Amino acid sequence: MEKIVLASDQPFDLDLTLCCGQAFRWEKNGEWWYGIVADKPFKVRQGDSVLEFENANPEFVEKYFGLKDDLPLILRQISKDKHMEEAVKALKGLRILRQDPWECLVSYICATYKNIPAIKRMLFNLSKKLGEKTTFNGHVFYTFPTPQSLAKASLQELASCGLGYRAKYVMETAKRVVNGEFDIEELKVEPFEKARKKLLALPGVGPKVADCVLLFSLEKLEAFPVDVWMKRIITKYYASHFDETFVRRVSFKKSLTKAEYEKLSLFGRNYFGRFAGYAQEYLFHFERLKAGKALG
DNA sequence: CAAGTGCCTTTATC
DNA sequence: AGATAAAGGCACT
Repeated sequence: MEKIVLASDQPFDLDLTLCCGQAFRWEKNGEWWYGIVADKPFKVRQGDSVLEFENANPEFVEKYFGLKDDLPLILRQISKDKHMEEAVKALKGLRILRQDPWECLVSYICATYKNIPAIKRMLFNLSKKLGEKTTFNGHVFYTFPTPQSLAKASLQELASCGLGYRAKYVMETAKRVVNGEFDIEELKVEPFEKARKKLLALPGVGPKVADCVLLFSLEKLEAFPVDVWMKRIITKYYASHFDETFVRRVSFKKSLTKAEYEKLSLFGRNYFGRFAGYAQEYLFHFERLKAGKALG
């Protein structure tokens, strides 16, 4: 077992970070969280100012849980108003993970128009069917399917995991990776807009999915995903930043046009600054907690 | 408990 | 450009 001593001036809350709906394949068993990242299963628990883990090296753990982010600085920068201050106060220690980009991309293609329990189920099914089985600590894990294994699968197999019409998007995206048309890793070193554009060219990837992938796996902390919750949050707490007709139109409709999406997302980036993604995650989870939707 | 609504949206079509 | 419909099927009420 190894451990990282958590600096007293750098808050971290493992439970919040893994429960807030950014990653879908973590399971808590007792005080240990079990997960598998980049084909390697490991477990983590948080003690008093210490993070303990087994089967992972400290550098990886530090990176994956965003412990290198200067959270006090970030929280100071995004605390632009009373509501945000409240969210920050309630959720201090929540950090943005650095997920595996491929898993993150497929996860969010699958996540469209689904709720979180259903997303978890789909990704579990997909991994069980097309990933590789490993065991650790008496627990069974499945690696996330590679682009090759997803490209080779049949649409029928993907659909049987519960993907529905998303199966063809996942399939086509996997094929573009396999044939070299698309390389997600290289997006890490590209600027936000350029990386975003390349993601948007993929089937099943709209602005919301692209922003999630940029934020949760590609180190673009300025990305500001806008889902139905964020749409409600912005029109509820930040209405004064838009004209009335826009707010009325947007809150009335269930889905957003591309232009409306960009307007809301751009507001987030401009208003909260270069760590807008953190603001988004705090607002999102805070609202869901208040609605009683994020307890499990 | 059943049936209706909603879901961390995208795409196709007009 | 903007509106509208359709798309698995599960989860929640």
